[in-house]
Amino acid sequence: MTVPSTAAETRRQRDPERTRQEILDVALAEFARNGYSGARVDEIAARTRTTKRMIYYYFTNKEQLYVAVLERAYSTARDAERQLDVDHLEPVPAIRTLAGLTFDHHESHQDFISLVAIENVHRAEHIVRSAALAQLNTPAVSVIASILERGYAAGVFRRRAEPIDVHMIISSFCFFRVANRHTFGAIFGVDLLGSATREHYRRMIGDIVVSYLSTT
Amino acid sequence: MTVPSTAAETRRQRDPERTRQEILDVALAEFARNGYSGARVDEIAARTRTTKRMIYYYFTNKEQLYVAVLERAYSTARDAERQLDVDHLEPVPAIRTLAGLTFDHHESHQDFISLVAIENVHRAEHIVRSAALAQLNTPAVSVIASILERGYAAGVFRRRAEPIDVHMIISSFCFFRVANRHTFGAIFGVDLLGSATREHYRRMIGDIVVSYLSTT
Amino acid sequence: MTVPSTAAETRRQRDPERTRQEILDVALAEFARNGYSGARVDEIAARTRTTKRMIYYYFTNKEQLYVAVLERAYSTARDAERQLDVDHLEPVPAIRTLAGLTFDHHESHQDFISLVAIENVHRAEHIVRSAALAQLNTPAVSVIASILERGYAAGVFRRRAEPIDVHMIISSFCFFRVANRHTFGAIFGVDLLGSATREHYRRMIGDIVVSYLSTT
Amino acid sequence: MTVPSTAAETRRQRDPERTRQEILDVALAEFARNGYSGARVDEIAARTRTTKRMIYYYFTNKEQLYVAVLERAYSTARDAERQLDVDHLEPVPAIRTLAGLTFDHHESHQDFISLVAIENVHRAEHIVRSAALAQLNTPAVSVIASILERGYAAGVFRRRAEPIDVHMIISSFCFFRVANRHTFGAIFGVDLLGSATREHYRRMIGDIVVSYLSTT
DNA sequence: TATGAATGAGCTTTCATTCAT
DNA sequence: AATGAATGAAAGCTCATTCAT
Repeated sequence: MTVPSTAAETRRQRDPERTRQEILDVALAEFARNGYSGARVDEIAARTRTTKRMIYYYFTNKEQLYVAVLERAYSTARDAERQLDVDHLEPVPAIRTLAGLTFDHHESHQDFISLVAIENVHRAEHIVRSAALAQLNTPAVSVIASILERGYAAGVFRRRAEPIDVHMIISSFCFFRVANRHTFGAIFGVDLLGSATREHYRRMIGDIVVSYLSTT
Repeated sequence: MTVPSTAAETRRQRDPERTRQEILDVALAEFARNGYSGARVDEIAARTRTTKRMIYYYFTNKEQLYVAVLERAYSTARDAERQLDVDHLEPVPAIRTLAGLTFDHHESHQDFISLVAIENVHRAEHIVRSAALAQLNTPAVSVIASILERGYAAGVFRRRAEPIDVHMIISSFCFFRVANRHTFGAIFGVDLLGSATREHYRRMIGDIVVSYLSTT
Repeated sequence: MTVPSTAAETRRQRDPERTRQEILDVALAEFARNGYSGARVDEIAARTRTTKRMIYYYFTNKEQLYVAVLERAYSTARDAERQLDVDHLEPVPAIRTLAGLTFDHHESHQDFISLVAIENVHRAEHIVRSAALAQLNTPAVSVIASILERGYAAGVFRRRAEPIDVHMIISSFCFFRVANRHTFGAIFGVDLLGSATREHYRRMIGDIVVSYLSTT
Repeated sequence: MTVPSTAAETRRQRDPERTRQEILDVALAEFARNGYSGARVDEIAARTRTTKRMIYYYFTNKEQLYVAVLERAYSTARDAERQLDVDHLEPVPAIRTLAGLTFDHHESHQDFISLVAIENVHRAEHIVRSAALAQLNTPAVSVIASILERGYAAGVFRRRAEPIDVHMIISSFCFFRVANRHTFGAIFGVDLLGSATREHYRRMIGDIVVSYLSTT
């Protein structure tokens, strides 16, 4: 039960940052569901407590709104990667855990996955132009590098692999499951996101990575 | 004095099927590069020897044109899968060959990959509605099933796996490499489609599948 | 009494050129009365038998419509200058006639005068960019040159003057009378375009030029 | 450690009159360069040390700001005319001096000239409505009247002319040179404001008036 | 006296589509 | 089988102005 504690929460916004975030939330969903061109500024405004005019006030134009959405989404993903802590685990459980968390993150950020797919259709033009996204470091790869080192040292990993390639193996699987679930479902009649198969796929990506790194 | 040898070579088209195919070619590229909403009927017409009016004459509206593009693209992919013949190979080389050919096909049909990504953004609405696409059988999965059976019988494959899951492992990797190359390149500074790394990745997907199926 | 002879004349336009001209007519008046920014495409459309959409169909955008208006107006003025024929007159009556016709033309093309004033506010940006206007020759100056030559030869003109300067003397007077009539009228309480003073001013510009050229 | 010597030098304005004048300065330039509708309140604010809100605080709305600009500009011009003192000169040098000073004033107040052109596009609506501008006397005409009287009395002027007409001859020439320099330059390839021709034109307007008044 | 945030109304422009032949 | 002209609906965006403190 939500009770507006202040007048500002009722009608006129007096909390710019909150308004900004609300617009970004709605815009993320709208872009994710309709693509860049298909997204409607009017529709975004309608689902917000502010007006279309405010969107332009905060973000200047549709493209910059889209970029802001992209920047925040990537920033959130990077923050999640920063939380990764598998140093206390043995290499094999560590890489399994990492794969599992990546799996979970993809599942719980489907709009972001869609946005990345959309951005790729547009050849990552906006990422390239964004100063904020240009210098986006990716903690996950460092984590993988650390696990691999320990694994090679311990002799449990026998196939030499680049951290970024391992990252790609994990990402491609997790990404595909979410991003391509619709066409895959339509053609094969399976639901990649169904709760019945969730654990199956979650274990599978761990198995894939471990078997790949363990053999020669 | 130049005399057009055939009527088709003059300005006005007299070969309906050829015109249709030309429109579909251009439309595929346009949709792939701009998304469904971002694609412009005007632009498609401009890159064709016919006029915008003809597009409507043949395809009724933008959506049906898009569906026709989708149907032809999937149909082409299915035809390629039908050509697969690895029965003469041992299970391990067979699955490696299949993975390699899938890898090649993704690389050589990038616009199709983009189209699939776009169709997923739109929740595969068009595929679901298309009669032609509904009953699309997928030869590749049968081929995989056959290889797996032989592999299990021969004892070279030890992990029980569903053919469709193996298909997904291969597809996700090959799809990701093509579809996500832009964002991946922008963030990690690598070119997933570079000729220098092509063989590296091609072998990798074979290794991934073989190691996955061979271990327990 | 105008009777539409064909259906095309009633509702839907089927005479592109006529539609174009009608739009240009209305646009000239609208731009002249409100300036470039003040002019409203909606307003122009409302005063036309076509729709706003047609304006964009024919002229792409507001600026190009403005340029088209400018080009046609200048073209009309140049055509009028081409009609000038004072070769059969003695130098003094010839220059008087030329001044008089210039006077008349300014008076009968007030919207054009306003447009030129507006274009000057915008530093003639559009004229400079227009290919059509760039190569606009000005027959009037040649006519003046011819009159001056004959006048000097005959000894009736004694002050050496450049044709273009004489053109400027005449133009500035005629232009000012039309263009500045409002502020001049508001401040001095006189109507520069009043019929009572028309002949007075028309003779005056002749007197000015003749006295200037005749003395030393 | 820098200590602001006066409050006015700090960021926040504490000198209302100075702020007003600064806004008017910037607004004059903005209106002159873009026309009434083309001028942007945002742009004016941006070029000022105050904010947009202050413009409304001082001038209520865009139109009244424009009128204030107009009133100040005309007031300045009238003050300049008040400084005119040619009583000590003979009629011919007197009228030449007057013409020269008018010429100079136009040249040095180009934004004002532009503003007058703009006001004419709008049919002098604002001047007509302005109480301050309604009762604007024009010292220049009185000065001309005085010169003419002396000239007729001395017999050096032989053509009877109204002071206001002489004023118009001078003004039209000087105004045109400044106001129409862009279109004139674009079409004839000459720079009416070039330093090389300045004296040429300055002498010319004197010659024009003197020859006009001296002959019959 | 001063101001950052907010906004209604309306502007230019776009786009898929249809008309009429 | 083919087409140039025309268009309704709606999209993105702008601008002068006001709110609330």
